[in-house]
Amino acid sequence: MLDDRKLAVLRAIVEDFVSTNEPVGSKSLVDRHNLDVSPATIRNDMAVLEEQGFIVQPHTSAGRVPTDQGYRLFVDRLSGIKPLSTAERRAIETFLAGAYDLDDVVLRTVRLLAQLTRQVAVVQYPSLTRSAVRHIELVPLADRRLLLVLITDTGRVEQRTVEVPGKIGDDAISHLRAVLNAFLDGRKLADVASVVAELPAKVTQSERPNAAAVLSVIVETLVERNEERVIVGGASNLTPADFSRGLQEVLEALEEQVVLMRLLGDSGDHASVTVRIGSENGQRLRGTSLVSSGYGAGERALARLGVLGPTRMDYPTAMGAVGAVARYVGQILAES
Amino acid sequence: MLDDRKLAVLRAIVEDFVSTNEPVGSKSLVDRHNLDVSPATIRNDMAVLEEQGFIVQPHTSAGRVPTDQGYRLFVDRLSGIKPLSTAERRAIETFLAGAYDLDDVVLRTVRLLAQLTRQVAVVQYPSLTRSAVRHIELVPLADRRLLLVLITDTGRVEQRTVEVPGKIGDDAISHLRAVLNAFLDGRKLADVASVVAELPAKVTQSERPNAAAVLSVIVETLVERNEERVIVGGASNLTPADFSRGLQEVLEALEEQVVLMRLLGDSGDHASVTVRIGSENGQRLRGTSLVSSGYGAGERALARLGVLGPTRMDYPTAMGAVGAVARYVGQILAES
DNA sequence: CCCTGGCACTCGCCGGTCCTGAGTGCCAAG
DNA sequence: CTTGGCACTCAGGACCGGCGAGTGCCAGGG
Repeated sequence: MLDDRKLAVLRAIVEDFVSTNEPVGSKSLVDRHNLDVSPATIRNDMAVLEEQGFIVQPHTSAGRVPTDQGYRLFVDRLSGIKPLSTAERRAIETFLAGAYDLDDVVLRTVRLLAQLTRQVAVVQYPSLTRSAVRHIELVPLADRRLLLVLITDTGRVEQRTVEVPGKIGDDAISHLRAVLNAFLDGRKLADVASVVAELPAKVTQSERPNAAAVLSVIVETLVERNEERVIVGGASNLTPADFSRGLQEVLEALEEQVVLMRLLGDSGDHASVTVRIGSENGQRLRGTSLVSSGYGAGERALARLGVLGPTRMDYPTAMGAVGAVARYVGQILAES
Repeated sequence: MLDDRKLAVLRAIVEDFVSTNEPVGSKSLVDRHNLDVSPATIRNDMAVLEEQGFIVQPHTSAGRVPTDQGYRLFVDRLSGIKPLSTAERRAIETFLAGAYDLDDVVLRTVRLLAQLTRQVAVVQYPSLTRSAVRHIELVPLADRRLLLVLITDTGRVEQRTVEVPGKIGDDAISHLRAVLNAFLDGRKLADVASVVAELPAKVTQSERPNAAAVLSVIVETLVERNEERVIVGGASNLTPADFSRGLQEVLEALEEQVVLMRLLGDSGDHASVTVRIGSENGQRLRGTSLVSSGYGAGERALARLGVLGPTRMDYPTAMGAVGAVARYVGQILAES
């Protein structure tokens, strides 16, 4: 149904449209690519491709433009991943190597991706639920208020204030800290909720309420609310020309953590590079595509990162960049 | 030189232009405001105002538009601060009251401001240099790497990894933590650099290098690099119509911390509401105005917050919102 | 059966022209 | 100093026509 030449035509259309942002016609196609057939033949092929829903013409007597379905086929079967130049690789390496903590890694990563791809970059912090507790710290703020600082093995540092039911002195805090650390150290955060029942056995009668208060804060605000942070960068790479309904809509979506989380979540949790195109991203972000990849050592990814751009995007390059950056970030995190 | 009526005319022009975004002519002015004179008179006044540089006409035979200088006069002498409705006040109060730590306060504040003014909101974290150390925590990461967590009296929690020169065990860490806390507790971060010389007397010979390493990280990365964070929200409120040279430029500026810091820094550090208009913000952000205010208990502000929008902005309302939010945020921080 | 050249057709874009109307500056009179 | 009158300017919208890129269809040829 779709022979090799038709696929080649589709590929050529995508490539040309991506680089020129103008509907591409049969004549210019034969000129630019060395398809050894006449424009008329191409026109016939185009008619078929259009009938199948891979391309459309914005108006009669205009060239063709790929549909989401066309891009999908292009990404899945027609294009490879374009490897980065060695200069780019080196740039990634040196840029990320200088990072001195997790926040910094994430920040640098988002900038790097934005600059590398000239698109909007999106980076998720390592998932809390897939991390383990490295240390818990309690700092007194007032008679009955503590600051809880939770440090995970992935380097995340999260803070919350805790209201404890009873007044609590310095010694009691130290003891509570020791007990909680012994209890939680090395434990996956995902498991905390289910083991909370084991706690009473480990603490004295009097400190039970306070310990419970701290644990419940951990469970409620950190685990259940599934505190996954996403940061965004390179919004200035959005060009109005690419979004018929204006940047507004996209900017709005980018400011809503929920939308971003869903977007990244829906890309699955495998470590490989994944592409979601146009309407696959939901009503709101139908004009955009997301190229993302899991990152983090091990088989199951810690979180995702990627770039968001118009569907008219240079997929091979974006995929190359996202893949490479994800690998390096995983490496950096494994080292620290 | 500028009698009362001319000022009234300027005020009317600003108000009309802000609400319609169209050059305002003499006729529509007399209609909408009850100036008891004829259009011809207004025209004469306008000619004077134009000569003085307060208004311009985009082209001959068009109405007048305020210049930056015109807005300046308007803000300084012609408009008051519009107080918020009681509903809005209550909304602020309830929205901010739910916050449970500093990050959350800042996040809520930026969203609140953006929503209240329909502009881009900008909130600085409380200045580190003006904060005092509440607690220091050291967590072992590896043989010679520690995670340093610094908690200030304003609720900021900052983290950095520290490479120490010598291997360091758990006991040594505990001791070092105690010594450092005793040494730094309650001290202003701004003073840390100058008292660093006093440290050697307080620690044993052997832990001197490690203590010095930790202190130097505090000084270098936290104080000298003047780690003032700014967060931005409501970028989707930017409307392309207001920026002739496109949103791009503004979005870029908003992504560069440096630019934002300078912008807020240049607004001084008094607690009152300040307005910077158009070209006063430098080449890059000449199309925009910033309405900002210091916040934080006490005479000298802890940091600033504000809104950024097109020069064609509803100043009285923006000033009202910024002022009120700054007051509430100060209150919230004082309580915690 | 597929490719090809030819041909008539479509229609968005570009540039020019004209017109309208809002707004102005100037002036002379009150 | 204010006012009505008046001539003038000019941006923007409507209209028009030609150009050209691109198409679909068809008949002929490998």
